[in-house]
Amino acid sequence: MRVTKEVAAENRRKILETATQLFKVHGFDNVSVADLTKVAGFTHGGFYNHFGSKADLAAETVRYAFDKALSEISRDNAAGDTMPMADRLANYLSAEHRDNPGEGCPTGSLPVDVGRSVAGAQQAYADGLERYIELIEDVFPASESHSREAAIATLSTLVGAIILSRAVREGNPELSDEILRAASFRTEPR
Amino acid sequence: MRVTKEVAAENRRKILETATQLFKVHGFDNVSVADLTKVAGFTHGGFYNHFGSKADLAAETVRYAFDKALSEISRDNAAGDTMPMADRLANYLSAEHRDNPGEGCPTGSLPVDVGRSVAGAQQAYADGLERYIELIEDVFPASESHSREAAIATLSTLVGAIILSRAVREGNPELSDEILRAASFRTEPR
DNA sequence: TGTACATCAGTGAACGCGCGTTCACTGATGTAC
DNA sequence: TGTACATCAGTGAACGCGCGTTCACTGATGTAC
Repeated sequence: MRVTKEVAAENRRKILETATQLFKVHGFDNVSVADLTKVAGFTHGGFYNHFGSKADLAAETVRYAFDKALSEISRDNAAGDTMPMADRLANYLSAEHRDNPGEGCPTGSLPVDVGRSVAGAQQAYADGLERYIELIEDVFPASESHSREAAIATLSTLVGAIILSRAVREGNPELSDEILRAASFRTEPR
Repeated sequence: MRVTKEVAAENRRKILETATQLFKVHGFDNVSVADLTKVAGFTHGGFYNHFGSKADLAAETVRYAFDKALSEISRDNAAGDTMPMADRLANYLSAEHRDNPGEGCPTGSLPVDVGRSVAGAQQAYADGLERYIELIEDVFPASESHSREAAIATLSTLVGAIILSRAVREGNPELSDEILRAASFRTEPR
C-alpha cells in the first residue's frame, strides 16, 4: 500500500542507515538485499523503488556514511565543545571503536570493499577521504610545516592500525591492543 | 585418473599458489572454487581431495601467503644482498605494489577478509603479522628506543597507506600517489 | 621382476541453497475537476 | 470541500543463476604376493 512522500523518504533513509551499519561490519558481499531490508523493517521487493541495484546502494551508502560521520564532527565543533585532536585520535584508536565498526568511522571499515566495488563507490570514498584529510589538516598543530602531508600520514596510520587491530583481535588479543597503543603514540600531535 | 604422490602434492601447491594470488586481488568471497581450480588447471571436483572446505583453504592460504612472503625476504637477506630497510619501505609504498596486489604482501591485501573469515585464518594472519613485526624490529635502527612499538606503528602506516591508495586509485589517482608519498616520508628511518 | 588387485587423484554431472532481481498485486496517497 | 481516478510504495511469490559441495565413475598408481 502506498505511503506518503515523507514516509517513503524516511524509509529510504532507513535503508541507507541500515546499510551503513551492516556494510561496515560485514562488507558489501556478506549483506544481502533481503537481510538489509528485513533489518530496516521492510520486505525486499520494495527495495528497487528506492535504488536501481545493490551496487547503486553501495555507492550511495559510502557517500551517506561519510556525510554522517563528518557532519557529526562538524556538529560537535559548532556546539562549542570542540574535542581536541588528541581526544579524537584516542577515540579512533580505542578498543570500543575497534569492537564496534558498525557505529564507527567509514575510513577504516569500507576501503577494501570499496576498492573491489563499482566506480561510484570508489568516487564517494575518495571524496570522503579528501574531506577527512582537510579536517585533520585544519586542526593539526599550526607548527607542522607540511600539514597536508602530515594529515595524510596520520590518517594512514589510523586506518592501518584499526584494520590490523580488528584482523588479529581474535587470533591475538594482546597484539591487537598493542597495535592501538603503538599507533596512538605515533600519531600524538608533536 | 590417479597421479603420483609427488604430482598430487604439486597440484595441491598449485591450488594454494593460485588461491594466494586471487584472494589477495579479489578477496575470499569473490573467488569461487570453480574459478580457482580452473585457473590452477583442474576441475572443481578434485578440490575436496586436498581441502576440507573453501574456508579451510582460506586459512591455509593465509599461512601459505605469509610463509612465502617472509621466506622471500629471508632468502634475499641470506643471499648477502640485504636490501636496506629504506628500500623495502619504498618497495612496499610503490605504485607497482599498489597496482599489483596479487604479487604483493599479504599484510595489506588480506586483513579485512581475514577479519570476516574463520578462526583459522585469523590465527594465521595474527601469526604472520607477528613475524613481520619482528622482522621490521630487527632491521630497525638500533638507536630507536622502543623498537617494537616503532615497528608496529610503521607497519600500521604502511598497511593503511597501501589500502587507502588502492581504494582511491580510480576515484582520485593524484590523491592515491600523494598517500604513498606521505607515508614514505613518515616511515623513513630517522 | 612380474602379476593381480586395491587405492585414490582427478573428472564432470548433479544437488540444494541463497542470491539479486522481477513482477502481478494491493490499497492508501496524490491529483484533477 | 467532495468525488473519481491515476499513481506508486510496499508485498511476497517467482525467476534464473552461480555458489559450495557431493558423488558415481575412470584409470593410473601403489602394493601384496
